Amino acid sequence: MNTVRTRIAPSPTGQDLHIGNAYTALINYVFAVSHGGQFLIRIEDTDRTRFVEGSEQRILESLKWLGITHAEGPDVGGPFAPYRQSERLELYKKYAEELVDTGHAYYCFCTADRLSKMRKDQEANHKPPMYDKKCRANSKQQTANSIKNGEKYVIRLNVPDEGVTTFHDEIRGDISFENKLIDDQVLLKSDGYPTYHLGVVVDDHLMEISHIIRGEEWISSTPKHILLYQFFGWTPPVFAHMPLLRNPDKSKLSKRKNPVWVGDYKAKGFLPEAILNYLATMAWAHPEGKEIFSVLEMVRVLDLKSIQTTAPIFDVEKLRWMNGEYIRQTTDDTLVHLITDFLSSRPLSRDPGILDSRLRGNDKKNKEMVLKILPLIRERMKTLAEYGSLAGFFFARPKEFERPLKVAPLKVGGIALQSCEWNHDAMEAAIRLEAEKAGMKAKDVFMELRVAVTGKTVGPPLLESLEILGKEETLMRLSL
RNA sequence: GGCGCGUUCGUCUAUCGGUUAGGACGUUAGAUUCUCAAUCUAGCAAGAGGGGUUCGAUUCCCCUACGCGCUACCA
Repeated sequence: MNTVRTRIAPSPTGQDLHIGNAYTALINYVFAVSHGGQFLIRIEDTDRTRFVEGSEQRILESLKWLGITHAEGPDVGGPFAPYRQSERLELYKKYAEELVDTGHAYYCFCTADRLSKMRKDQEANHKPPMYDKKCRANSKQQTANSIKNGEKYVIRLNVPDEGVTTFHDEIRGDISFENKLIDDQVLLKSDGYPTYHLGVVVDDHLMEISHIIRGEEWISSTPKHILLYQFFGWTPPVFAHMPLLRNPDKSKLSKRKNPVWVGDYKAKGFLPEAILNYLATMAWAHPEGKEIFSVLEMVRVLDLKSIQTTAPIFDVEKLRWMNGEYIRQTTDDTLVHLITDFLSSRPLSRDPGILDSRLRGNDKKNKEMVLKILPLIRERMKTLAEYGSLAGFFFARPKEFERPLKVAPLKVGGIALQSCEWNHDAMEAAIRLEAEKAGMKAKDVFMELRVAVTGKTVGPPLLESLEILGKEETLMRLSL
C-alpha cells in the first residue's frame, strides 16, 4: 500500500515523445526509483480525432533510447493491464454510470450547436464560458426517454454549486478553487470514450498510482479530479505539478518555435545522457551545485519539494555545451559506436559538402579509422552531427575550398613535406626550416597546407591529421 | 474577460531574515597555440514596482504591473 508508483500518461497525438513529456517522465522515473517504487506508462488514446498512427511506438522507443525504463506499460504488460485506455472503455462507462446513480453526474443531450451558441452568448456578455447545467434539470423519465429514442448523450460531472475545492501540491502548497467556477466537465463522450478527466482518475486509482507528477497545465483541472476522487470515495494520490518548459519567448514549449521531439535531438547528435542531465537542471539544482551528474546520482538526491515553481526556458546553447562535456567524457570505443551508428542512421542528403558515403561505413575498417581520428576531434565536437564537417576530409578530398589557395606558402610546405619523414616532429621541423629559408612565417605555411588538404581554415591539428592521412594522399592533395 | 500559477544576471540556478547576492551556460579580454576547439585566468551582468512586518528584507504578508497556463464531447 505504501509503495511509490508513478506514471506518465502520454497521448499518441504527436510524431514522437515531446521533450516536455521526457522531462516529466524523468522526474517520475527518478522519484519512483529513489523510493524503491515503480514507474509505469499508460497510453491515453481517448481522442480519436487527433490519433497519430505509430506515435505510441515512437514514444516508447524514445523513452527507451533515453534510458527511462518502465515496469509496466502497453508493451510489457503488468498486473493492471491493459495499459491503453482505448482497451478499457467498459470500465469508464461503468464508473461514469455509477456516478450518475449516486447523483454526482448526469446525462446531457445538448447538441454541439446549442453549446457553441451558448458559449458565444456568454462571451458576448463577458461571462465565463461554462455549461449552463440545462440537462441537470432533466427528470429521470425524460432522460430515460431520450436514451431510448437513441439521442446522443454525454455524461457530465455534477459539480456542487457552492463550496471550495482545495488540494495540496507537493511543490506549490495548497491551491483552492471555488466550486461555482468549475465547469460541469464532460466525463464520458458521446462516442463512448472517456475524457482525460475521467480516464485519468479511474486509471490512477485502479493502477494504484501514489504520486501524480505532471505538468503545470493540469493545475486548473485538478479540482475536477479531486471531486471525482471524493465522489468515488477514493483517496487521492499526492499531486505535484511541474513547471512548464518554455520557448525563448516564454510561451509554452511548442514545435512551431523549437524542436520539441526527442527524435529531433537524437537526429541533431545529442546524447541521451546529456539530454537527461540538462532536463534535470530545469527548475531544479543539484544540492552540491554540480552541473554534470547522472540519473543515478539524481536518484540519490532528488527531493520533490526542492523543485522550483518558475517555468524555465529551454536553452539549446547550454544543452550543446553539456553534450560536448558528455562527448569528452565518453570512452573511445563507445564514441566510435555512437558516431558510426549516428552516421549510418542519418539521411545522406543532410550531410553537406565533402562528406560522402565513404564516411558512413559501419565496418571494422572504418571503425578503426574513426578511432584514430577521435583524439583530434573529440574536444571540438558538441554534437555527433559535427563529426562530418570536422573529419570529412579524412575520407574524401575537398570538393571546394573556403578561399583561394596562396601558391607561394603552399609550395614551401610541399617542399618541406616531400622529403621528410612522416611523423609529427619531423614534419614540423621541416616546415619551420623551409619557411625560414623562404623568409615566410611558419604560421602561414601551416595555414596554406591546411586549406589545401582540408579545404577549410579551421579544423583538427594539421600535423596529426597528416600523419593519419598518409604521405601519399597528402602530397596528392598538395599538387592539385 | 474569469480563474489559477509565477517573477534573482541575457539563460539555468544558489541563498534555513543579517552574504562584497554565489555557481553554470553564453559573452568580453588575456594566457596557450599551426587554425579552431579544449584548458586556465580575469571581467561584465540580477532581487519587477509600491506598501507593510522586522533592529534588519531577495527571503514573510498585501497591492500593482508583467509573464505564463487553463477556460473543448483535446490531452
